[in-house]
Amino acid sequence: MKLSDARQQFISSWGAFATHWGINRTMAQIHALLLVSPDPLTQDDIMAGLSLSRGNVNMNIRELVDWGLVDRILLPGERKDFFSAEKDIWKVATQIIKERKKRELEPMMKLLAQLEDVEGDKKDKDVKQFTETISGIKNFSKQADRMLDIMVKADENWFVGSLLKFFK
Amino acid sequence: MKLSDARQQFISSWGAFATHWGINRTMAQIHALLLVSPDPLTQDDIMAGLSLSRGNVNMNIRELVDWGLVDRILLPGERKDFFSAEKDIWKVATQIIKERKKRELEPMMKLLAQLEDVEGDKKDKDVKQFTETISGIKNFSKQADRMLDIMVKADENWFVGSLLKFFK
DNA sequence: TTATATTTTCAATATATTTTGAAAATTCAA
DNA sequence: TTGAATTTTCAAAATATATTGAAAATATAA
Repeated sequence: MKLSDARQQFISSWGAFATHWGINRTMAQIHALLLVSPDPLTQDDIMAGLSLSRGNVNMNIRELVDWGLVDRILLPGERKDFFSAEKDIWKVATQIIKERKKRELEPMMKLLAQLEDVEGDKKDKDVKQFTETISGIKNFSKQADRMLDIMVKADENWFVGSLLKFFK
Repeated sequence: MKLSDARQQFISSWGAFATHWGINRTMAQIHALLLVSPDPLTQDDIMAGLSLSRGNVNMNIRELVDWGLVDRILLPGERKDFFSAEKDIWKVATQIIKERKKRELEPMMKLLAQLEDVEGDKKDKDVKQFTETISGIKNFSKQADRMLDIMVKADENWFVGSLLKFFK
């Protein structure tokens, strides 16, 4: 397969894949382009490479920088900003875990804690089912949260080595 | 907090939360409603409970059944179909993992395998970066895939007990 | 059968999200 | 300063997704 076709297919599939994860197609495509680009790119490079408008590239690049997946690079003597993606996939994954924990899991856990005690007869089956469901989700989230914390702190070799040996 | 308010808030937050995970709001709200309902509900119950049209409820209920998160129940002597959600959150989680692995992770891994060898000079930096990126993602996915397999096979107590003790 | 209840489908509509592109703001060299 | 290069913003347009509701299909009781 030709490099240009393979790159094209990777970028487009990565974009489609991302939509299943609540990430917009364009943001994922820009990320994919930067992942396969050995050198940093400018906004214009990205616009040309993916046929997108300036505004669109600008907004999605900012989002990627906010997520900590892309760095803005100022090259000496260059007027334009350059952008470069973190290439180490383990680091990419842990960064995404960190952010999603902070943005989604933690707020959800706060809400669950608030919903845990409702007024009313503990023997009423509606009350009972509600509190059981909430506490079930709360406990599960707590475990998941802890596990993710540990994964984020660990390094890749530890994960690949110890954890998977343990699992076998 | 009153039960009715707490239920309302849970349903609405669960719906909002789900949109970050590529799941539509309505499907998640129906799921939430069924999770807190001790008895099975009919389509009409769900329509009334969430103020949704018949068609909408019908489509999203089918989707939930396809995902294996909700069962269609035929009560003897009842004309209407009833629906009930799996209440065990561990089972819900493993079911979601199974389905997403099958629907998303596995197809992506197939694609990555195809993209792994591209024509061209292995010393060309574009070729090099592309193959390194693809193989990095491929290896990471393989590890994740294995870990998820093991989690799905394991039961909850194992997860909560051994795994987390190991992590500490 | 036939009539009625129930479920499913799907074109039309409504809503939400993404994208554009030009104007405004900012940066920076001269 | 000034002016050209670059980045950012954001209202309007385009696109994508979700929702409705009524008609068609299906199931069930009489």
